[in-house]
Amino acid sequence: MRDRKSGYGHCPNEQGCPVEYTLDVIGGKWKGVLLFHMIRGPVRFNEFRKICPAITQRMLTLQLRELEEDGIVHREVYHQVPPKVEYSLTPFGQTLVPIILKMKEWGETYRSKTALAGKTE
Amino acid sequence: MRDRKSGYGHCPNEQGCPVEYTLDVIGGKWKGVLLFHMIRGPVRFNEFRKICPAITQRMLTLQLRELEEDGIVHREVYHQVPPKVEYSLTPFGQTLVPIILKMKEWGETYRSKTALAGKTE
DNA sequence: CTTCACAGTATACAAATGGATACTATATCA
DNA sequence: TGATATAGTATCCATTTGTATACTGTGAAG
Repeated sequence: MRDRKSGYGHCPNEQGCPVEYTLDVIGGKWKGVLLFHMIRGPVRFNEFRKICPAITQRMLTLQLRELEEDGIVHREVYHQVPPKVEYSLTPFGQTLVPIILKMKEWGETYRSKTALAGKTE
Repeated sequence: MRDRKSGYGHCPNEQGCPVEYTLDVIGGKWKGVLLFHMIRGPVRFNEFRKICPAITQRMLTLQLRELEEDGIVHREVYHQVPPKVEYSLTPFGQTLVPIILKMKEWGETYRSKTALAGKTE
């Protein structure tokens, strides 16, 4: 699984869709959110769980592993008991920060508006 | 289905995650790409199919419908034979353009690098 | 001896997504 | 009469993604 997912390779357009490529990296359901919280600095596994209770342990692990594979996050294991694992952005991951911040801005601006518009259903 | 998807409501944090909110709107597998192509102007159904052959007719319809529901795209039907339907960004959809362009920039910059690094597996 | 914290795995299952194929409508073309 | 083009639906099935729950290991606290 996770072979650069679907789209990218299929696009015969040599330019590909740069947007498609980007979404391939940060498009996972939770990745943007995880990256967002790592902007402030390293985050522990259970910290993520507190910040985003909606994400399950399994999904958290899977999404972090994918980000790690893609060189976006660094996983630092402290050999203690109880264990401690910190996730942080790699320098490569830092390059995504502008996108995440744009998303944050947009979300902040329009969340309230659509909430008022009752777009829940 | 499509009840503002998962996360957002679950987050007890009153601020919510603005990033999560944004991803809820543009996080669909193809949405970013579709939006990207609409920046240039209205796009017809089959034009999307040519630009992104990897997306199936069914998924294209579903994703466009969701974007329509969210007020991001406008669907203009021309009552002709053969039919003609054009999809374009609404003013609200236009507000997403900066995010999409950031994604485009990032994709253009880093696509080649990871391609060279052979990150396919 | 049991419980706790932490960071996970393992398993089973449900839901979303993707894919293949067939089908619809209708005016025009040959 | 039948094919063509467009923009879809409908159906079925496979794959992927997500959820829920239980379980693991370890050292310290009670």
